[in-house]
Amino acid sequence: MKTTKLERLQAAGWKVGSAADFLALSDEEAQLVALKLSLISAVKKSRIKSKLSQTDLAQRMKSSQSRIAKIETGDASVSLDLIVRALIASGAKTRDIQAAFTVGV
Amino acid sequence: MKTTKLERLQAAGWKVGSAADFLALSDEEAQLVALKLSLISAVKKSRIKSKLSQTDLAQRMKSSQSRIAKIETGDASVSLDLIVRALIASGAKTRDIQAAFTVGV
DNA sequence: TGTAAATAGGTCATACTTGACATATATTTG
DNA sequence: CAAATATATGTCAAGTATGACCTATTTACA
Repeated sequence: MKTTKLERLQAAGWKVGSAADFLALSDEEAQLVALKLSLISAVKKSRIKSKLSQTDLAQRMKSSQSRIAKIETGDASVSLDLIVRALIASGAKTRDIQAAFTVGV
Repeated sequence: MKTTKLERLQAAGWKVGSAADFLALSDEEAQLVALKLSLISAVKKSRIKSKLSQTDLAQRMKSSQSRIAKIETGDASVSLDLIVRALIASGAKTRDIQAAFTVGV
């Protein structure tokens, strides 16, 4: 049996995929990023509208001020779960949430 | 200084909050759960519509069949991130995603 | 019915996300 | 300007989600 370059790369820990795979993945990844950005913006809008400081919102949802700041600045460590929880806790109406999910129609 | 019952409970590791806090939190939690359920249902619909098996979808998004099954059965270990990634990878259109986010209007 | 394909569910090491905390940097307000 | 008040950034131990793997169960269908 011959050992291909692919196998050697994989053995070395490289993630290997076809160009199509890569393009498809990056496209889906881009969609997710766009969604997150939209939600992040909605969180800030909703929080301000509700006249809440980051500390206030943090208390409401039993989180911390620093985490709210990280949400709003798009920190990589923040999950979609947390973003949506913040959006809900900030008092966003269903309509606002739905609107936030409408990205680049 | 006197040690109150509250302080003793907290010292013992109890999560303590007002009834209002509890109700507000559980309400927000309920909204999040409803949202997840709606998205889960959308994932399955979209996957079937695209004629993909759980294994197919898993490959598309570099996940595993078991995790797709866990998504669709509402396993507690599944994050909103993963659900939305599955929804996107299954080929759901923006309109479908938006619709899934419209819960109990 | 048999059997192959699809889905469900358990376990685990690894990787990621979390609140908390400390502290830096705006931003507002007196 | 100063001094609150609000927001941003870095770090970390503890908690949580992940893909991989394996096996059970269900479903499709000849």
